[in-house]
Amino acid sequence: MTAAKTSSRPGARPGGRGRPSKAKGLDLKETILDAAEGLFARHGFYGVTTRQVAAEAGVDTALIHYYFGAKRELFDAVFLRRAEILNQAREASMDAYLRDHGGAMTVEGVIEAFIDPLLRISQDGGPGWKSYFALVAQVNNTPAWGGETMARFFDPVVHRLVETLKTVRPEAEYRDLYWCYQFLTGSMMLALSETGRIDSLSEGECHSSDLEAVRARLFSYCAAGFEAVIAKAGRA
Amino acid sequence: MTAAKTSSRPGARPGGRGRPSKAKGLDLKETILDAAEGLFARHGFYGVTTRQVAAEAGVDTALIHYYFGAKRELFDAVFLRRAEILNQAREASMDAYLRDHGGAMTVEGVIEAFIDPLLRISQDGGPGWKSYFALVAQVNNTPAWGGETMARFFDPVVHRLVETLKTVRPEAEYRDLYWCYQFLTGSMMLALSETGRIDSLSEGECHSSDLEAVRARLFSYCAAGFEAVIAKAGRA
DNA sequence: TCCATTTTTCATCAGGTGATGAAAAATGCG
DNA sequence: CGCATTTTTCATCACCTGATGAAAAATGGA
Repeated sequence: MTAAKTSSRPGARPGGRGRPSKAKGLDLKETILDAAEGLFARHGFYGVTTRQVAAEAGVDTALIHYYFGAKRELFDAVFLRRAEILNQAREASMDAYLRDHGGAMTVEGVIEAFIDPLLRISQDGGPGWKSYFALVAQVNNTPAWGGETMARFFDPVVHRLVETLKTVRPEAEYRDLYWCYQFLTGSMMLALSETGRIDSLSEGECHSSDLEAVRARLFSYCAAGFEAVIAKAGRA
Repeated sequence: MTAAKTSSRPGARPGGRGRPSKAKGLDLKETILDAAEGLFARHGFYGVTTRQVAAEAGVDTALIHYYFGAKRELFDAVFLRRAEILNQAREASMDAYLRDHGGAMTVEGVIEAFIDPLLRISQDGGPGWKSYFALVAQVNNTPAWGGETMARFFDPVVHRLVETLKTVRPEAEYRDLYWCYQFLTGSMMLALSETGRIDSLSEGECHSSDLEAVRARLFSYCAAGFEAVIAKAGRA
């Protein structure tokens, strides 16, 4: 018989049940969120079961419902946790750009201020962020309920981007700016989600994880795209 | 009692079981594929049950397994059905461009020859194609098994695009071309999947379904992006 | 120490999942 | 018609799903 058991009931775990300190309760919540984040990012909302999340977190299934309620609420908690941080980082980045280059703004500068915080966070923010971006990319491509979710969390900062660009290029039509943003966000999300597709496609020449390579190209790529579309509309 | 019943067994349907003509068998297979395509596009592979597909197609659940086997095989059949058509259309488009403008190719021309067939098919090919593109966009963002699926079906034509662009701009590095393709495909897939996000974001100014608006902007946007990245690499 | 509070575990529910085998019905060929 | 073949239906299996309520265990303040 196992000596570590604290109870005589068969099947009782030595790890112990009971009330941990408040700090450990928070850690456990975070552990569950981390596990859920990774699994949801890989397999999507419907591709993951609460039991898988519990197993990955090393926790009883019922504990997930105790802390988060229904499965969908758990997903929202995962999504929400980092969305706030993301928005703050972006707003701060655009604040800084306006402060430092408000007198001589360029399209590329504004776009860099909009995208770079995400690249930086993905590189330096810790491992959970890679999963999170893959998750957001997936939500972004979920027709059924992805659009409203994205809009609810990210519309404000996007509107700020468009308005700032309108300031830099007053002759540009909003139509063109919105379409160009659509193109930009498709490129950006695919780059951030690091699907590994470019690795096999380029036969080892490029790597999804090489966000420095993205940084060296994406800003000028998008900026040139914006300028071309605006110029073409002005000519027509 | 219902007079239409052809059998005395309780619960037997008047619609009739039995062996239809071979033509009807094919039609039924297509009906199932159509239903599966729409549902998978909306909710993803795990978000759809075989029973839902059967109900949508107006067919018994067991019939799906009779025709397609396991659920994943049904998904592959959905994916495969139009992938072939897509690749042929793209190859033909690039053949035509090479034939007509082989002497004076431009980056924008090559890109247009690569993207335009998809836009055209989505507009004129029938309603199933919209679902299909949403499906492909979703697979493209599925880390677990999306990459290999995309590679298996679409790598050849992408390599042809890259090689053709290398011919047009011999000074360009492959690295840059692959990264730019990554950006291009992110924009293109998001536009083709018509998520409706731009509709609410632009407050009615733009519409996802307006592929003519995409056509008017995406080619020059991407071409300018490629040129900018190539030029920047050449300068560095 | 003792007890109210909080956390964790256990057992279980009602319903849904993909899948299968056998029976039934429709078909076309001879 | 009679019959082999194919398609469609039915009934069901073994298992998994999200979720819940009650019991058990750990905790901290009195």
